[in-house]
Amino acid sequence: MADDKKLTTRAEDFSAWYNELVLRAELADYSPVKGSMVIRPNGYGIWERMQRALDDRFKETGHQNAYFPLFIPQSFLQKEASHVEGFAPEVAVVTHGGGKPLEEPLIVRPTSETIIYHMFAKWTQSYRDLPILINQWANVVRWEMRTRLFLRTLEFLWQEGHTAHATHDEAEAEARQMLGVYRGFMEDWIAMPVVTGQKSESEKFAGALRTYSCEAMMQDNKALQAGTSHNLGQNFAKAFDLTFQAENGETAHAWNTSWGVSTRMVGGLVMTHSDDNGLVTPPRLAPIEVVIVPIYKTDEERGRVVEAAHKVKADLGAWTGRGATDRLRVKVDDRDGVKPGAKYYEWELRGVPLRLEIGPKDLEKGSVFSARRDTRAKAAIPMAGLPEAVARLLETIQTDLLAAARARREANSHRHVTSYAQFKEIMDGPGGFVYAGWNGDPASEAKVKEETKATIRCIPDPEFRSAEAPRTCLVTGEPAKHEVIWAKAY
RNA sequence: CGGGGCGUAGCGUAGCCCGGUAUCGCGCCUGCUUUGGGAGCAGGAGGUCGCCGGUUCGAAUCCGGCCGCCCCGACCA
Repeated sequence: MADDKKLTTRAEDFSAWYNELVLRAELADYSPVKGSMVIRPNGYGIWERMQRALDDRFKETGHQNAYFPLFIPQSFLQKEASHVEGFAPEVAVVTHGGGKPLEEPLIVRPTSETIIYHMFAKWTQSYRDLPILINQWANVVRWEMRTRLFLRTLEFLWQEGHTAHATHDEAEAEARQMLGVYRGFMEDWIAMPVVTGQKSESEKFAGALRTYSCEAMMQDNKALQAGTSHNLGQNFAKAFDLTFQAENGETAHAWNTSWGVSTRMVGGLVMTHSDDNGLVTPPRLAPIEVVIVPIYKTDEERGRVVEAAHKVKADLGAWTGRGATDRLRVKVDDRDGVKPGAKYYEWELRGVPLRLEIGPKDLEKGSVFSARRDTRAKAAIPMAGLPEAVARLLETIQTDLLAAARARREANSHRHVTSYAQFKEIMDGPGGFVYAGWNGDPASEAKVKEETKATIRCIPDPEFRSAEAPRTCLVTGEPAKHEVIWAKAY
């Protein structure tokens, strides 16, 4: 009886756990079209908070939002050779409109480089028109074979930044800057530590010069690529005649970058923090940070306690200690006829970071009883100074989540692996990140993928590299060109 | 597209082998009693048994075809 109320545990079946959690916490639901999903208010609320935090950072770094259309002429995709090769198989094509076949089919954007650089070309004459720093929030469509809620669906929501610069170095700095913005967001908001680094040739974006990424480790020890930033070089500028007249009077092609993160991050949030009781949301992204459950027996008690609960909510919401616009987000669950225990389970499933219980005993003592979602630690908090105490506790939860996730990642990261046999053992067993040498040859990368399903997640940035660089290639034993991170990935 | 599994009430299922118009749990509605970790009792609503066809007096059940979904592979934010 109680059993079917419980989730499949992570240990039993991680993938079933994830699916059940997403459905039961009402983050998302399957839509009638295979591979696409509805994002429900609980999930969309998290996405909205992600959007707001990121959008602020994009603005701070000088970007402006704009919107480019969903439909792109099919011919546009074909103008950049590797881009078309990379995306052609997963592009949805519109062939009819207004009841008639179209003269030229339209593609539904899988990403917007082509249309955006076409427009940039129209707007750019002089170096004085550069840089162009644009972001758009949009949906994109990629016809994937195998889909999973939030992690890979036919349609997803994201932002794509697109910039044009006069020089390679400026574009490079932009791509690196935005990678840093992503990393900061993922750590400070999602409390999801990431390794930043550069993608290998085979893993980079179709049409890019270089791709950088943020790689997170999920609780099943698989890697999740949570965000990418590309230095596109002049590839798209050449394909779309994006030129400008430089100071010296010569005409030159612009240098572009593009960078994006998507609703996939919601899946990352789930798989980073949640437990067998349900979702765990980092406070900064939680649509509801605090839920108050009134406890009572009689109608008389109910009246007093529910009133007190609403008073606490009002006090918390009125507190401006985090700034006038960043108020504590509080809900009172005053449903009658649902027992407190049932409410606890429900809000735990939904991932509310902090629960406050207020009953007659608490009123007598002038305190409230708190329960943390992440550690399930419980403690009484005096009513006096409650907003400050609650805000502090939420901050503690936020930082503890990041610390716990980082500790888990490090515990499952394997350095100084030099033997391929040992590597296979790790990949067949616990998995995780393996730091090892690589000769830089795509052939050895392909061999590992073929034999173990692990791929090179990135060539990590210097701060993530091992104190002593590996000397030999994990696969061939030849001298290593780079230290890379191997992992199975989503 | 290959391999595996599954379609019965909102969800999870029994029944199928051995044909007779459907079982149980959760959820939902009403009432009363409850309420500090998933409440109890009583009453009630809810079903084209995935779809089409065949066999049969009679099909959830047997036969044929089709569709859909999930999991595992080839592709990917």
